[in-house]
Amino acid sequence: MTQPDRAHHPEEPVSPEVERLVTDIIGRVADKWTLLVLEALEEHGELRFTAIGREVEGISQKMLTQTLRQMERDGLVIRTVHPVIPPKVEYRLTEMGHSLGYAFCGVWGWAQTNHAAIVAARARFDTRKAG
Amino acid sequence: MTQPDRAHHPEEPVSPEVERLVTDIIGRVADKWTLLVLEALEEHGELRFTAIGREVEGISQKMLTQTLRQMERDGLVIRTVHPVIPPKVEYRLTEMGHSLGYAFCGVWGWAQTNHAAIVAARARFDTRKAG
DNA sequence: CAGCATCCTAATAGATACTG
DNA sequence: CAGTATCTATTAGGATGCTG
Repeated sequence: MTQPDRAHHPEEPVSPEVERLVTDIIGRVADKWTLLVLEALEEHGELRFTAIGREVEGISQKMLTQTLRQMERDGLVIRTVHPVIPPKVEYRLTEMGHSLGYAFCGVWGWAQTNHAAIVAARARFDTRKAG
Repeated sequence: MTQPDRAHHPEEPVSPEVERLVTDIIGRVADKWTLLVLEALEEHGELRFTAIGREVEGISQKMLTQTLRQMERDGLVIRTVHPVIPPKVEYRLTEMGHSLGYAFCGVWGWAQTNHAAIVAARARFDTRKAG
């Protein structure tokens, strides 16, 4: 593992436009539903529309469609339509989709190890404000 | 039945509640402005309110306040008020804040190496839909 | 300087109904 | 089954004005 004592930017400095693009991409991709869909596809390999909906608890069909469409547009998933009746559409991650899941390991691990501390910090903050 | 062969979850399986909490935390923390503020503080160490606003180009004062307040509540930043006139308030990352920046290295790197591919994928998707 | 309060608009998300 | 379309409720966010 690299230990950059500074900078979570291991690479060289980038132009402001790229910087903004990169930040926007992260903001888009770090969306709650995208994360959960990514996780489901990472775990099961290939899933149909309804199956993803079952895996991602609480997602509305609208958000599922929207999320999948966005991920497809960004090149994170492949959408395969089987021309049968009833329709069968399967989704799987692209290489880039998989690499995103891998890249998120760090953040996922961070949230898992720190969620209790965060909840505690929130409680402290709230009582400090209230009391 | 679930065996994450490549798992972006290095840790053991967690309860659904924790899973949801963790996902919510990521969604919160991966917010565009939070990321940029994190970056600014990571780079400069300690900054005043207005200085952060200058670093984070395009942020409104309302969103800056809101973002900093949220980060403070979550235990990511320390807010130090110097009782002088005019007021001087300084912000710096906590240990947990720093570790978040470090955890994001992977995602940041992913976005930097893949942003061109994403833009290309979007273009392909859009022309496929239009043409 | 570092904010809070207020108003207002635009983007989002959910629920529901319908279709090839 | 895998969506689309539509309506509504909530939220996010910007602009502006004021204050210790």
